[in-house]
Amino acid sequence: MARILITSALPYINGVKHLGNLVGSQLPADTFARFMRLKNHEVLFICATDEHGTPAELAAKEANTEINDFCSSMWESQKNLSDGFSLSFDYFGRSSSKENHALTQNFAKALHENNLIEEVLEKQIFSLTDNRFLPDRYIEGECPNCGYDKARGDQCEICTKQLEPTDLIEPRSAISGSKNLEIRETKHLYIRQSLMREKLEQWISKKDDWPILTTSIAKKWLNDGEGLKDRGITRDLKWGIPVKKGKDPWPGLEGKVFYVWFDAPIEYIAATEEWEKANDIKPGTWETWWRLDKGAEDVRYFQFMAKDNIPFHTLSFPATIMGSNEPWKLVDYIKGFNWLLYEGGKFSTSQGRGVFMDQALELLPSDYWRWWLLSNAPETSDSDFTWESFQSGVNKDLSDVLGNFVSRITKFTNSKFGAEIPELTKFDNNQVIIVTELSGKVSSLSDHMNNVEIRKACAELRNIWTIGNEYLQTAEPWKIYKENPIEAGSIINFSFNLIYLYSIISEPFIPDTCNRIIEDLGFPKGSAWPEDLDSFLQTVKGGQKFNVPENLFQKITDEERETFAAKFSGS
RNA sequence: GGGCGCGUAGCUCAGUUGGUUAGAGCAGAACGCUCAUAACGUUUUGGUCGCAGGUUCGAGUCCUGCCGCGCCUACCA
Repeated sequence: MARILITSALPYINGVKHLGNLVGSQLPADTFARFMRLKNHEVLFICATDEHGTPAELAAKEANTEINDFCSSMWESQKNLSDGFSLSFDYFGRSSSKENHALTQNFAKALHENNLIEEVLEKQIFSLTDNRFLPDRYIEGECPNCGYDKARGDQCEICTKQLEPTDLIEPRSAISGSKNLEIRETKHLYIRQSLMREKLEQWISKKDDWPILTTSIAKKWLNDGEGLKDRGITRDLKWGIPVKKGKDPWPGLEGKVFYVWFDAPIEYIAATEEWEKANDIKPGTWETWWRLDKGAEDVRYFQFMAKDNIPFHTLSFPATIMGSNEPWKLVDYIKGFNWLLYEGGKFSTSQGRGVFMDQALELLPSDYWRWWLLSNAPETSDSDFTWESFQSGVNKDLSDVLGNFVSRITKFTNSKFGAEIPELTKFDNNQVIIVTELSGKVSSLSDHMNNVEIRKACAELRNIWTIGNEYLQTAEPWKIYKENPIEAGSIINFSFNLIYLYSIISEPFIPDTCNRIIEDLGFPKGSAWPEDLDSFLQTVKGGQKFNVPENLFQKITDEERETFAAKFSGS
């Protein structure tokens, strides 16, 4: 038994997330967490909302609510949606928690004491109309390069030229449109990552088992241009964690807050504290997960995220941890994902293009989405959600292969023997062959999960489901029954045990369905991952009553598919 | 511009340190079964592994060049 710490990238607070966000971090993290729990490891699975920053402030303003209320209600909504998708977080926290305030301020203090914080006086654009400093991308104007009139202060979308806000012709606020802007001096804190370049590079160079995507992004940042650059970790905002040295004020930076990308990863740690308090767990337990001097030596820590988050998790957050010179736990494995596309293009919140988490659950149960998303996870490259692929994946894999297997057995049994599982009277050669075949595949499934290879795991799981149908075809209980009902019953008993096996090993992928099978068929609850199939496949005994379940999965018809496709195509 | 990744059957992809006849799912075809959501099973059609060179006894796999596609390039989070 090992101790496994798992964090999923924090979803940003400003709205409902789409399927791409889901498959890029939370969903595979959940599957991994569930698998590790089945393997009887001690698992702590943490997530939270990422609540700070300009977009949240503006979204709250848009909704005409106080930022606090806005975040609370969005947190509630995101929490409900993660429950809807059966994401098994041990705790779903908030980056605005008081625990995160304290930790973030302490990290800043430690970095400062280690001479890794620099105060930089810089010039920023201030909008008098909006009465706030504007981040570069919130300034619009004409591109000096190509003349596009909605170029942003960081980059022109049309000609892709990198810009400074001051390069723009006729700059205006993207929030109000006001041209009443001025350049003001403002002091900010920078983390001196450049000083930690060697250390980070050494650390990353040892991670040869990480996905190429993850290490190549990290190495690019380490070696690009003059190497790793220092990074501003404060902003001129109201909403956020006030800049302090621990509990003490930070002279010259009054009224400023830490940048979300400084405080968001720290929330992984803070959320663990929140978890401890919320569940009345023995004080100090959170530190056994995060402090090497307090028991975290044996923890293996996995992070899940989409590729946009990789630089922060491979460089900035490790720099914060290493730079603190305190014995915090560093990540052991970073699983990075590419993007999920929607019908060949990007998901778009503003254009309503693609399927969002709330809409998905209104259409179909979560397992349908989970299965397709996991079996098509964008691991090696971007992958594409199409309704055709979704329909085919759900109908073939879930309905025809798994659902129909359960259906044919339960219905046959019910009609011949009644709603009671018959006895296993002999373990014949057919069954021995199946056990051998399954043992290999279940252990391969397990290997794929240990390697965090989600697509391969799904493909293997599907193979395992298929074996059930192959077995029935070979054993032909419907034929045997006519001559020898007892022997047919024995075949049926074994088949029920196959369903039992499936309900356990498929749980990380389609938990709701698996729980339903266990419930309906009266299987023992709380089983661990089967290590010895020979004995495991004799777990379900004869005499057990069961309810014939309705079909586990409804097929998606062509008409439905077309309706869905039209509905979500965007404006 | 630079960096990274990808290019394998009609489609989506897997191919471990180079080693016989290149695999899976879907789609197509034939046959079988009739317990089942017309579901399932078996067999089968289909590939000069992007192109051109090179290394090697042997290259989908390694090297060089080229072509095509995608992603990233630091103030969105």
